[in-house]
Amino acid sequence: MTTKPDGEEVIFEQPCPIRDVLDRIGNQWSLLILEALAPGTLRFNALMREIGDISKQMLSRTLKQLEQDGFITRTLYPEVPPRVEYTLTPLGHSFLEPMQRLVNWADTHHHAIVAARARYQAENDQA
Amino acid sequence: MTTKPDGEEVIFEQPCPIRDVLDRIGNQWSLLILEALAPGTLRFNALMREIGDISKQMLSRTLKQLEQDGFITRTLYPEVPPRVEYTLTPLGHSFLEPMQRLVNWADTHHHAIVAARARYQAENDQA
DNA sequence: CAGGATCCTCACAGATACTG
DNA sequence: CAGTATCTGTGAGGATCCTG
Repeated sequence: MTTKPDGEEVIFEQPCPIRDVLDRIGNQWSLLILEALAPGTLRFNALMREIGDISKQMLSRTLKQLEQDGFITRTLYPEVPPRVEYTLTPLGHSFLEPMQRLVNWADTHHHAIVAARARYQAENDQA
Repeated sequence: MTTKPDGEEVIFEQPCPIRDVLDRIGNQWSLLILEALAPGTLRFNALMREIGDISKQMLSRTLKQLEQDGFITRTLYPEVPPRVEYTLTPLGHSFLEPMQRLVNWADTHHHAIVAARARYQAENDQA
């Protein structure tokens, strides 16, 4: 997907913005980070505690991605010990709105999904 | 994550509905399938053509997942050659609404993300 | 036509250890 | 405190072949 058969580099790999965006923010870590930052600025370790079961590396990587994509800003205070604060950008905030709708949907319909799974299971158990 | 240290089975693995839901529908294939089915019923190969670059296996797997979770229904017509139709359930339809918001957001802000990436790149190239 | 079974691989994510 | 470097496994996903 990154190179054509003839080896020529492909510049525009994302003809579809939806895929592009989903590739970045489609994973739970990105979402959870953005949610964690919704109330306000947080430091690195504070984020770790907030999310709970994310490794330092994944947090670091995902934060960098989010920064690259313009969802958050990273502010380094050159103190000792160092302090780094992460904040949502306007873009990040604007993303939260449609995201919140999805989260609400998930909350509302979660039971229906669980029920559907149980039903499916039951139907296939009596085989 | 599937078993506790002592080997006891963990029944409730998803204390957080958001994670649970996102795990299922967070991948691009699920989304693209749901989008493809939004206008109406489609058959297996029609779905393949619609989505474009999905393998039979992934399509098959993802469809089964979506069926299990109650997003779509699978209808087999016992003909020769066989015909299978996939349709959104009410649950699947209801999901499309918040999803559409997200897609719209992606469309609207895609350029901003691309710009942010370019800016980030530029800043780090002059190192 | 609509998939199941099988094999493969490579990119993502975890753990650990080191650094400014 | 806030990361990076390295190493390793795990499993998502592709390719191919086979079947009802």
